[in-house]
Amino acid sequence: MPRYNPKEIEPKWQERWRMAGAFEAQPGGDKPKYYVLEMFPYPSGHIHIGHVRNYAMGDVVARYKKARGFNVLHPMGWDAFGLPAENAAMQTGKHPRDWTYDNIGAMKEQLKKMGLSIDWSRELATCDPQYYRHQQRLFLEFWAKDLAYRKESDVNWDPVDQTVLANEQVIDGKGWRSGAPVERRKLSQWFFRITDAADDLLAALDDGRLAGWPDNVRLMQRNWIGKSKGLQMKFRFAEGTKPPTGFEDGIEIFTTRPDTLFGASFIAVAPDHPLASKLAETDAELRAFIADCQKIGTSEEAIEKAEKQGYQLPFETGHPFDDRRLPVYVANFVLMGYGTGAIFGCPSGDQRDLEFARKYGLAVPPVVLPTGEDPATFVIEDEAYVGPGTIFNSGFLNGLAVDEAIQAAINKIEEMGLGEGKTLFRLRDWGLSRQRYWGCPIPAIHCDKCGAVPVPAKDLPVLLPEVDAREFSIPGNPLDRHPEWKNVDCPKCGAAARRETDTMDTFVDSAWYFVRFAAPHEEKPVEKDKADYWLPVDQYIGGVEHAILHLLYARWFTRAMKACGYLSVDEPFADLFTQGMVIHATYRTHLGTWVLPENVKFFYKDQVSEARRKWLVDELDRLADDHSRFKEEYLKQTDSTGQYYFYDYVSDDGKTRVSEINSPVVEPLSNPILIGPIEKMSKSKKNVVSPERIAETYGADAARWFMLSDSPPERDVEWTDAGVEGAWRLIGRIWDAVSSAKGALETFDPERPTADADEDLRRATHEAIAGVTDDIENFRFNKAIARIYEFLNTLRKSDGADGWARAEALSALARLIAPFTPHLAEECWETLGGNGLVCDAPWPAADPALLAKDTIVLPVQVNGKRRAEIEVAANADKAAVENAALSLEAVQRHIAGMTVRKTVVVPGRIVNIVAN
RNA sequence: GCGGACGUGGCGGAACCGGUAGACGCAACGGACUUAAAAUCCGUUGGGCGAAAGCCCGUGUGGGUUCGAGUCCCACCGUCCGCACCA
Repeated sequence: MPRYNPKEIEPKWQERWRMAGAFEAQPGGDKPKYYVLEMFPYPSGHIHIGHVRNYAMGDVVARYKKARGFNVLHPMGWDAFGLPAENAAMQTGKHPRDWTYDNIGAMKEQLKKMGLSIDWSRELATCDPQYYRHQQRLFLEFWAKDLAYRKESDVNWDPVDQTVLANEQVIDGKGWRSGAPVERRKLSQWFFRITDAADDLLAALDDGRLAGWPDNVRLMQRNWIGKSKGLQMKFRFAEGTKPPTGFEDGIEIFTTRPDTLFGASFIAVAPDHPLASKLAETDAELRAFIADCQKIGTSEEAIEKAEKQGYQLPFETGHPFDDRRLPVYVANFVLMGYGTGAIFGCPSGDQRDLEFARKYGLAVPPVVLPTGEDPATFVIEDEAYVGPGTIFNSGFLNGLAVDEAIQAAINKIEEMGLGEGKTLFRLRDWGLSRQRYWGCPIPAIHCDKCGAVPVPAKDLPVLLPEVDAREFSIPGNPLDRHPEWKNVDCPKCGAAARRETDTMDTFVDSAWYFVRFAAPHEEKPVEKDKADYWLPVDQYIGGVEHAILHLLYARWFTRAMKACGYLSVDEPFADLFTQGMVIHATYRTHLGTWVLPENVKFFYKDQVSEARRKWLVDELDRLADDHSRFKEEYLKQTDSTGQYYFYDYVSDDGKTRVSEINSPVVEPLSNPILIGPIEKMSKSKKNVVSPERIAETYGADAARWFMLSDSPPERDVEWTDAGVEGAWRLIGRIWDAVSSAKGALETFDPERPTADADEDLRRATHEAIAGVTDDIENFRFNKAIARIYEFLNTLRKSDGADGWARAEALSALARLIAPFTPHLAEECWETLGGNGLVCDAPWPAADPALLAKDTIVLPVQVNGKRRAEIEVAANADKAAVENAALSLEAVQRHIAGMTVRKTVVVPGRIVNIVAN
C-alpha cells in the first residue's frame, strides 16, 4: 500500500478543480446564495501561518455551504496600497508597484498551494487602476452628495519626512520613522462625513441588523461611536468681570449631568481653548502653563500619573440658577477635542473635578443623595458619588431622581435661553488625506479662482504618474514635486491649477472591496443587480484587530454607496467571526537577539553528552562575567515536562554545524538560548514558522487540519511541531482505512442497507454526521475535528462490521473531512469509487432513526454522589427507573440504615436518591 | 479608572438549558514490530489509599442557592482584551 504523498496528490487535485472551474460563482439559479469572505491580505511577500488559519476557516465554511446546496461566492484579493511598499522602495530601490506586484505573484502561488476553494476569476488588487478608478468615481459622487468635504484640521506633521502622521505613528511625541518631534499643523484635508451616520451606525448594533456579530466587537464599536446625551449651555460672566474681547457672551460648556448644576464650583477650559489662546497673548505665565500641558504625552501612563493642574483666569462667571460666582481655570484635564472644550466642575459628582477642587481648595457641595443616606451626615471624602439617588441642596431640582432632574434642568436652561439639550458623539469624521505616493489619487483639482474642483468623469482615472524609485528616499510626497502631473488646467475656468497631491487612506480601499467582488469586471463600481444578489456578505472572517476602524468604515461606505444607488443593503456583513492569532514561543541569546524556532535544538537533561555539558557549563561561566542574570535564568529553565534542560541554536548564517544529541563536542558550535514568552508571531521576534516549509514536509491538508484542531477558532492557538505531526498521523490513518477499501462505493447503494448491516457502526456514522454538521454550523471546528477522530477510531475498530455499513461509513468520512482536508478527501473519494469530485458531492445526511437509542445508561446517585449505573429502556417510565435504581446492590449498600426521603428521576439524564 | 471576557490534568482543550468532569489531540510511560533507529500499531495515563472490589479528594479562593454546581448568585484573587482625563 503506497504511503500518502501530499506533494504529488495536492497539486493534482488543485489542477483538477481549476480545470473543472469548480469554484467559479455565477449569480442566479435556484440555489440560495452564500457569500463567504476572509479579510483580504496585504501583499507583504509571504503568507504566514496566521493567513493559513484565517483562510482555512473560510474555506471550511465555503466548502461546507457548497455541499449543503448553496450557491457560494468565495473570492480573494489584495489590499495592495500602503506605506510598506514605499519603505521597501527606500530600502531596495524597487518601485512600489513592482515590489507589490512581485509580492502578489509570490503570495498567490503560496495561497494556491493551500487548496482553497476560491473563485480566482474575481481576483482584484486595490492598486490596480481598474479598481481605483471606480473608487475615484465613488469619491466624486460622495463629494457631490456632500458625503465628502474638505476642511482645515489639525494634523501631526513630521517636519523631517514632510508628511502627516497618523496618531499611531507618533511615539512619545516623535515621528516613528524620523524621530523628529512632531508638530501640530493646520492643513486642508479631505473628510468623509461619517458622523452624520453615527446614529444609524449605532442603532444597527442593537436592533438586530448585526445579530451575527460577536458582542465584544459590537461593544467596541459602540464605545468608539460614543454617544452621550446632555446639555450644551452658556455660563454668563459675573457682574464686574471683564472678559476679553470676542468672548463677552460667556463660556459654552457641555455636560451629561445638568442635574448636578447646583453642585458647580468652578469652570474650566482646555489649554488649547480659544479663550486660553487669546489670554495667553498677553500673559506669559499662562503661555508657559499651556506649553507645559502640551508637553505631557498622550500615553496611558502619562495620563494616569498627570496631576490635575489649573491656571486661574482673572474673571468669574455667574451661575444660571443662583447668585454664586464661579472661578474660571485653564485645566490640563479638559480636552479641546470633545464637546466645547469647556466644562463646569461639579466636584461631588466627578472624580476629576473632585481632585481638582481638593487641590485648589474649592467647595465640594454634594447634590446627589444616595438612597438610604442621611442628608445631614452625607459628605464626599475621597471619592465622588456618581451613582443614582435623589437630588438635594439644589433649589427647584430637590427631591427629583437623577433622570428626572436631568430633564428638568435641560427644560429650565432652554426656557432661560442659555442652551439646549444636545447629543454628542465621540466619533469624528474620517480624515482620508495622506501625503503619500502609493495610494489612490484623490480626483480633485485646486484652482485659485474656483477652489477645489472635481476631476470630470471623462478624465478618470487619475493615474499615478511614473516616478523613479529613488524618489522615495527623498522626504515628502513625490506627487507634490512632479510638475507635469501636478500642474493642470482648471476643468471649470481653464486657468492654471494644481492637482490634489494627497492620496486616499488605504482604509478607503478596503471599505468596499467586498462590493466590487460581486461584479469585478463591470464598467462602474458595481452592477446593482449583482450587488443585490450577492450582498450582504453572509460570513466575514478576520482578525479582531480590525474590530473598530475597518469594520466601521466598511459599514459607513455601504450606507454611502446605498445613498448613491449602488446597493440595497446598509449593513455589509451579516455574520462576523473574529479568529484568534497564531502564537509561538520566542527564543533569544544572551545578547538579546532573537532566534528562529527552526534553528533551536532541544537537549534532554540526561541525554546530553558529558563533553557538551561541560562545554555548556564553561560557556555559561564565560557569559556569566557579563550576563549573570542570563546564566541564572538559563539554568532554571525546563520545558513544561521538566525534561529539557539545555538548549542551543544554530546561527542564521548556516555556517555553524548542527550538533547532534550525544555527539562529542570538539569545539563550541552554538550558543545557549533562553526561551521567552509565547507571543504573536512577528518577524521582529523571529518566532515565525514558514507555511511553505510545513507544506513541503506535511502538505497543506496537515497544516489546515492542525490550525483548526485543538483550540477554539476565536482563541489564540500555539503553533507546535508536535501538533502538525499529529495532523500528519491522522492523514496517514485515514488513508490506511480508505486504501484498504478500494472501490467500496462502486457497488454501494446508500438506499438499501443489507439485512446484516452493523447497527453500532451505522450509529457511529450518523452520530458523526450530525455532530460535525452541528459543529461547523456553530464555528466549533476544534470539536468537529475531535468528532472525526472519534468516528475514525470507531471505524478502525469495527473489523467485524459488514461491507455495507463500512461503505456507508467511508462514504460519510470522505465527505466529512472534505472541508478540512480537501485534497485527501478527493483522493479518498476517487479511491473509494465515489461519483465525480467530492467538492461537488452533497453533504451527508444523518438519519434521525439511527440516532435514537432503544436503551440508555443512566448514572445513579445517592445523595448527589455517583454510585452506580443502570441500563434502562429509553422510554421507561419514572417509576420503573426508580424501582430498578433502588434495587441495585451498590445503591442498597449506600442507603443501608437510612430512610429514602426522595427520589429524583430526570428522564434520559440521571437518577438521584436522597436518603438520611 | 471604565467596559468586557476568562480561570478545568503535564499541555491545548471537551462537558448543550444545572444532571456520569476531563471527549479529542499532544506529551509521557509500558508493550509489539525491527539487527537497530525512525515510522507504525496496541495499551496505560487527574491526585491519594488499596492486591482487588472499592473508597476519599478534585474545575482559582471563600461563602450561598439546589436532590444535584465547572455551569447560577455574592465576595475576593489572578490573567487577557478594548477604551481611556469623553465632562
